Amino acid sequence: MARKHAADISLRLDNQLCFAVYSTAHAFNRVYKPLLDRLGLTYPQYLVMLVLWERDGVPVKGIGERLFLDSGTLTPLLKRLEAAELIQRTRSTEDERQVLIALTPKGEALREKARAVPQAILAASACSVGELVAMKNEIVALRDKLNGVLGE
Amino acid sequence: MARKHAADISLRLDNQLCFAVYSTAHAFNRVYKPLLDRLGLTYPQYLVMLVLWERDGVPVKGIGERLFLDSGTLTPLLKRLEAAELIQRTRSTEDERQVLIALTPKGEALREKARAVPQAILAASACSVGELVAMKNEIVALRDKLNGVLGE
DNA sequence: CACAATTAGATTGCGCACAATTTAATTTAT
DNA sequence: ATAAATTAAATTGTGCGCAATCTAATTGTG
Repeated sequence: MARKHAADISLRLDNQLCFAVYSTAHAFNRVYKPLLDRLGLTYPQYLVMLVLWERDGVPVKGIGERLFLDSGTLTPLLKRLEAAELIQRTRSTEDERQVLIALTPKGEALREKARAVPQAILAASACSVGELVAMKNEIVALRDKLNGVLGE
Repeated sequence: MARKHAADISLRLDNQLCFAVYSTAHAFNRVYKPLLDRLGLTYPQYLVMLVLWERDGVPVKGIGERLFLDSGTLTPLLKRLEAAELIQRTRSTEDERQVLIALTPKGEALREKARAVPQAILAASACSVGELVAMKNEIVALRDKLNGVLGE
């Protein structure tokens, strides 16, 4: 009886943190959507652009390591960004296995428009910068612990 | 110059919290995967089962409100759970627009197997229960603020 | 040098997630 | 009581996210 009840609480508690993260990710996505629509980007596409705005000419693998995504996700996404003329995909001559991703002028220019996004998100979060940074650090620490478990 | 630099920091900062949440959700998913494979469930299916284990005979809408999901996501997911004989979908006689979701004996029984999941997750998180609860509360508060913005 | 192992990316298939639309049932306002 | 508005699910189409598999290039080893 007590055992069963305890197990139920445990099932719920477990649910809470992961579900909290999962549902917050979706909530974020919904807030981002109208902002990113103006840029013609999805959220994962926006992430790729952020990586490229920081450093250009990166191989697919490099982007994947930053974003925790593999080629199964990135290849079609990058093809869409290429079709939108925001990036260019070129085989590396140095190592022909690699495909290097470079920004086009259009992709570079989009950065200016993107500057409006963070401000809107900050406002929507209704938190101070300090709070957001603190929360970010906690969540990243949790993420790294979880990813650590996966590497055994 | 200073303006451009500040904007870059801002772009990065924005990236951080949302990306932290986004990437942590995926990290969680990867940790859950082998555990849920044993139950024959995906993570969203597991969430639906958690809702049903708490309360049975709920309409699709009710599940959607708990999980922030709509019928576009739930209808096919529930059909898969029905095909797996974990749930039963029946039109409500009271209100024929609604489809009520009830656990089958098999779905009810799966709850016992599911009890192993939370413990494994707790261990993988390498955090104390207190830390997890605190983080959960912060994240839920953020989620609710974000969702609040969406309702204007 | 040759051959096995590794690596980068592409491809296929499945299951979300969500916008937009459709259908049918119920509620409300007239 | 009937028409209009609302509501619940289902459906369609697009884009991730990831496992599994495949191809081609590179690296490591004997």
